[in-house]
Amino acid sequence: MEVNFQEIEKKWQKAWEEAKIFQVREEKGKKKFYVLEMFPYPSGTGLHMGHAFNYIIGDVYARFKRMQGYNVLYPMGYDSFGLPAENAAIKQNIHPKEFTEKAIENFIKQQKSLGLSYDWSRMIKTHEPSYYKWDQWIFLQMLKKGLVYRKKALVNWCPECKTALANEQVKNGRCWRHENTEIEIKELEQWFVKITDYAEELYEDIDLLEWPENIKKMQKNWIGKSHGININFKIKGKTWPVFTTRPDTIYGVTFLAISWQHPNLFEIVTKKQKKEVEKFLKKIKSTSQKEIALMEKEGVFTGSFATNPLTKEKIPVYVCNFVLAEYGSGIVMCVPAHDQRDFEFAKKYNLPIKIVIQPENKKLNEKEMKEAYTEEGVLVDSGPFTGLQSKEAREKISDFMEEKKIGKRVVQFRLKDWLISRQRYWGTPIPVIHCKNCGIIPVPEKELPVVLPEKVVFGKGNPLETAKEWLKVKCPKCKKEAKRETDTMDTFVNSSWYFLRYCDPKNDKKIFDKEKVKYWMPIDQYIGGAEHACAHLIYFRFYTKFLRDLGLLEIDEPCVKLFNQGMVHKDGSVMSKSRGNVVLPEEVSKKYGIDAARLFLLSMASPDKDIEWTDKGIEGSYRFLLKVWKYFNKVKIGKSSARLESKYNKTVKEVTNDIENFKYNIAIIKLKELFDSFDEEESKEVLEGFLKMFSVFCPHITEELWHKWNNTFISIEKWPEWKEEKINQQFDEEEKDVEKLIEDINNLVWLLKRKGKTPKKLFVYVLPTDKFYLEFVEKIKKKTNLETFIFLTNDKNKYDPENKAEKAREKKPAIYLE
RNA sequence: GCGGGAGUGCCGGAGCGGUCAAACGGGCACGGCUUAGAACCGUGUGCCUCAGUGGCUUCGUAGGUUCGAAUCCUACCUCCCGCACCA
Repeated sequence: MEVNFQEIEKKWQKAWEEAKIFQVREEKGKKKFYVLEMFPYPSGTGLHMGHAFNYIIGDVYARFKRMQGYNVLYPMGYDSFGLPAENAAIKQNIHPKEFTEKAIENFIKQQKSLGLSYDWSRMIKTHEPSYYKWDQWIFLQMLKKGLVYRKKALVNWCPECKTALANEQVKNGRCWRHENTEIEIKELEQWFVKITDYAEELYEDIDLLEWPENIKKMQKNWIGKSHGININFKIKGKTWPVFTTRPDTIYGVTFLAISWQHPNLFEIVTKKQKKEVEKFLKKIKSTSQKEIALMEKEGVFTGSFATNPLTKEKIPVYVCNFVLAEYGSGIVMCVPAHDQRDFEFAKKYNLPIKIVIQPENKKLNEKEMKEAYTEEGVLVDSGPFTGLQSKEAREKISDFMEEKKIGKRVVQFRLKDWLISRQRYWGTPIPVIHCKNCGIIPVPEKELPVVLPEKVVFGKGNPLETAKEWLKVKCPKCKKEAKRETDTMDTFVNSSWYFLRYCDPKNDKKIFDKEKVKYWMPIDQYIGGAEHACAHLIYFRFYTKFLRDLGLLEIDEPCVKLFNQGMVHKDGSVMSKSRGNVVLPEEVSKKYGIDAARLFLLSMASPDKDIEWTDKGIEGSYRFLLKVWKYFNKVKIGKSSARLESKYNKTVKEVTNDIENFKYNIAIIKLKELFDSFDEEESKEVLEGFLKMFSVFCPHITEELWHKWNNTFISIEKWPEWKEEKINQQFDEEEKDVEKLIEDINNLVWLLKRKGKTPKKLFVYVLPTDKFYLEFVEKIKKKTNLETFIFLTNDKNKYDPENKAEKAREKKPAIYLE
């Protein structure tokens, strides 16, 4: 290596840190910009290029905005509570705290070596009591408002994690942390956060966000809003509401289906059918969650009949495996003719199929139907509603039922309350006390934080149960002996408000200073992976809205703009420790320097796309850096041509725009093109402007080169501005004409060579109106490797033995070779 | 099944109505430099043609809109990613 890039990197990283140039504080007159990457869980294995990519994308943006004159908040911290640390602790016999702190130390070291421009003074670690104290405080506020509650419910249980999970942590019937572990459904008493109270707002406000469309869609689907009506069916003299979005099919209902998990199922099961139903339940319970979803639709008659409130018909009620207990009312009205599931079920159990909606263009017939007709149409056999369009009928029938008080329009959400209690150690203790006399009593705010005890035994059950001293506590109400809650909070709680704490990370009096948060929030640019679409990215919106309602925030949404970066692949699959295809930044750095790695990662493709890491590829970036290095070490500062100035200004304009829109790859290409057209002498403005723009991608080498002429930091220099009047479109066109000419010349040379002639001299004849070609003698010479002469066609003294000059046309010079 | 995205040269990947045989990088070939190699520099890299600056065929497949399409529309195929019995 001709240049010791590693040395340069270290030197500037240290200098930046010592000069504290990336530290910020609120400045009234200065426009702020908050750039944030989703903070990492500090895994024991450290970070590889895949992780690095994420931070580098953010760093470029932060540097760019900073140079543009914004007061940029760009912090980093660690989401340091979580199961992996606890599991590692058990495996390696090391305390989770020690394990985590070591991992964090390693992360910091690695991140610093990437040249990231964080304000490290604001670092937060969620496992520290100074942070999780406020998790507990928020919990208590929610408790006060009735937003957290304890309930016995059917919950997702991961036998591997040995804890309950939130719905968002179940992927395809399996645990989000254990791809091969099937979730069990258990009935347990757990703590829930009533996120559903905010479902409407969470759903509707998605439209206000400038987020990638797919993420917005995923959230909308997850929250799942649907309009419908609860219709009252009478079963055994009692009223049971049944939710449907299709009241227009009410005349086609031939049976009801109740979920096998319905809490009040046995109220409607008759004595005669009890055995049968129990047998059925036993069978489903022995089937795994995933298989139930794939299972054929099955059910058993409950023995009861329901009365259709409109038709007064008696219809049988079945208990079924395909009805969800947690959605709607857990009972559905079944219209086999117009719902595929109902159709399949009816076919299997020989239940009647009754058509009440006919399509416009053909006529359905019960006997010939192969599948349900679920589209719109005209109502038939529907009493007074016959003949209406189904869409219209939905409204009319709903109106009618509301009038008669047999139904009520409702909005249903798919989103469920957030189960936040975990039966594990390494998390925020839930700040409540169980008292035999008083029940569940919140820990008084002034006693926060409830510090996680360090002396516990791992391996069996919840380790907190072994912290005997810690468990014992006086009931705050009756002062008698009581017991602490041993459940801890889901780690997603910690990450739901960390972005607020960055605004005031050391406050020990309050969760944060309202004014400081007001200054920095919202996050102007958030960067992270799409995998958080339905968990973190919903939770942090929910927290924001809740804290707003507490009067602590004045914003409705935590972040307006979100960017999803692509994944880094290697050898065809996503880079990951478990696949064993990781590339470590420190190793790349040793060989090529971290600037080359940054440049390569960002020039490969648009940063929102997946990219493939190749060792060859980075060599290309490295070569370019060497070229830049050499050039700047010998360039003379002087004047630039009008042509170059035009190109420079155009580049500034375009690169500014490209970076703003995350088209880093395009920006880099344009910078490379600008660099390629540099001469041995260029103006200071141009050279410095290039370095400044390039510095957001390769901060170390540019900082070093900058210091040849300056003693300020390029990292906080002012972003170059372009002068529109210097951009001359014609120069571009002329350049293209010259390229074309060179192509023609080379084509000719190739032809001649095929005929055994090797030309040495080149004569070009241009029309007097195309004078600009004369300026390119050197370029043409270089690109053709021929001794080059350019004449104007009206030049009396031109050398032209074959009268080629006659052939010259506008923008098509004549060529003679010999 | 539903939703989102993508299919471009040997490869990665730009382009998203004309300036496109297609940026930039990688690979490969040739030439220069060199004792030789590495590095570096230049050229070429769809096909044909030619002392020329021209023709033909290409951007998943098939149609369509247009004076004009890789770019717009329609259908289909393939791939990736989410959600998945939500009534």
